[in-house]
Amino acid sequence: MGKDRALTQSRQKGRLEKILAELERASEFDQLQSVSEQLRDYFEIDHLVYHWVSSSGQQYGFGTYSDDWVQRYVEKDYLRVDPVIQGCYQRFHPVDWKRLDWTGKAARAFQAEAQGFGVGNQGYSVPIRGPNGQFALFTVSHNCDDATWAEFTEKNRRELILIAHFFNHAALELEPDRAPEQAQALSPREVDAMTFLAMGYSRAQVAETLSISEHTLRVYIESARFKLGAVNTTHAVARALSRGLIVI
Amino acid sequence: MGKDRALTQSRQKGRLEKILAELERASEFDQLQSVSEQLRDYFEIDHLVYHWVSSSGQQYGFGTYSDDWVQRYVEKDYLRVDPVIQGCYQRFHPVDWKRLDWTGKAARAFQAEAQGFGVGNQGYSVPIRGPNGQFALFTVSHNCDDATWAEFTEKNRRELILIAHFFNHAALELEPDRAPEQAQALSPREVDAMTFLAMGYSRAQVAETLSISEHTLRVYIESARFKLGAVNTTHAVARALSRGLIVI
DNA sequence: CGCGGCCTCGCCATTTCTGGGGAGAAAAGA
DNA sequence: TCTTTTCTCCCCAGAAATGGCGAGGCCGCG
Repeated sequence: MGKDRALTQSRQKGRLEKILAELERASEFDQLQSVSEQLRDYFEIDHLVYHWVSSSGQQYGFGTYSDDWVQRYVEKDYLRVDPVIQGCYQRFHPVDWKRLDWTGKAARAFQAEAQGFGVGNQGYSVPIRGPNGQFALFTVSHNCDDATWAEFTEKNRRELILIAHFFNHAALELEPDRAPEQAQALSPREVDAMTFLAMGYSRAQVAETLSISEHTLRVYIESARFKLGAVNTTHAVARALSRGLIVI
Repeated sequence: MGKDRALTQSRQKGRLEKILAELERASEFDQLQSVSEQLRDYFEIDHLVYHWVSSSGQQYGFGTYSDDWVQRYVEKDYLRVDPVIQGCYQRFHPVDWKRLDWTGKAARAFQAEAQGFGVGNQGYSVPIRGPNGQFALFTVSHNCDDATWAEFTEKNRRELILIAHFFNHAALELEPDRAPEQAQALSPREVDAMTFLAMGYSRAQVAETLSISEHTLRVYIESARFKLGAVNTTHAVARALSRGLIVI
């Protein structure tokens, strides 16, 4: 490796270090926005976005997408169409957009419109999950051919994972009102009840499975519903699931 | 900074690089075990453990804890007592053991017993969550005073986060992947129906919201139920949620 | 052009869930 | 020790969901 190149690399590393340090100190939206732009420039890519979906479905984020696109995305509720969301929601690990399912009419229409707003044809997204069903996605996207993109992601994978986490940390600082929504834990019996209900058991079946009377079971369901702020059983099960209190 | 120290640092970095590369290639338990030990030596700490809890409650892991301790932990179902698990389960971010709640009889007894098995008084754990309630914890632990530990975690935070992710990646390779039964897509109306039901709306409310008759709504619910292989509405909503077909 | 999928609407009877009460025992924590 | 939480059981009536029957129009695909 030539001396110059090594020097450049070292200088580059230093630049990234500086941005990361700023990211770690960041506590306001504008700072995160600025860091996003610096990182975009550093990586020499088209876009870089952090997108957060709370357990209640609210979403927000920051990054380099145009305001038009963000607004349209929220307006049109593209959360429910976006293959990146759909795909990453079921995945553990960072994923290249190429590996997602872009067949399907809605997906292709979405893709076309996204590219109209300057979103790249290539992308790489890092999913992060929270304890109560929160879901965040850190995405870099770019317009280039497959080989170039593969090289980029291979080279910067580690940095991207780290940045995703730092963004996530910063985003949580932004959001102060998590506490009230902090999941009140369910009692073991309540967890049992919710779990079997989520598995499709009727109340009678759950009661029999747990060897308790159906009346008793009802008390659990009701108290779980109360704790979860749910208006009916289905709602309670949905909340318990998306807050990670039960697993099926 | 002296030249020698810089050299040492660089050499150290190279050593870590080598271990990480091995970790990234690892695909078998023994390799991961070996990497754990190398990392322990590299960081000069007492223990380093990766611990995985699957959605069905099964747990496994690898690391440098003694077999005796691991066996005891599993036997005694310490998962339900361990403040590290309890604490990290509700947290987004890596956490220092000092910040956990060690009051409580069971917790203190657990702590005492753990230290008897050589687990350090200091620890730092990185939680990682999966799409279906999986929960993994990467932990480093050591015996030292607070200041030394604070310095260590501050210095190696980034590396630890990365290692946690690489371990996680490798652990997933280990796991005989349960075939993620191809989620059959729901029609848009079915998605609407499931979504509102998951939000706690009654049938009548959903029908009104979607401006369709309640009977039509029933057809959607039934076809969604059929597609999802669910026996009732709650079951269908639960499946739609955990397959990521709907988001609330 | 037929086939399948999607969207829309109706009636019946039966089962299941929900909301409002009340009450005692056991276990865990402060 | 005392308090709180958890677990267990019981009543009733009204609301909601389910299962099974049928019907027509619209769209895209091969």
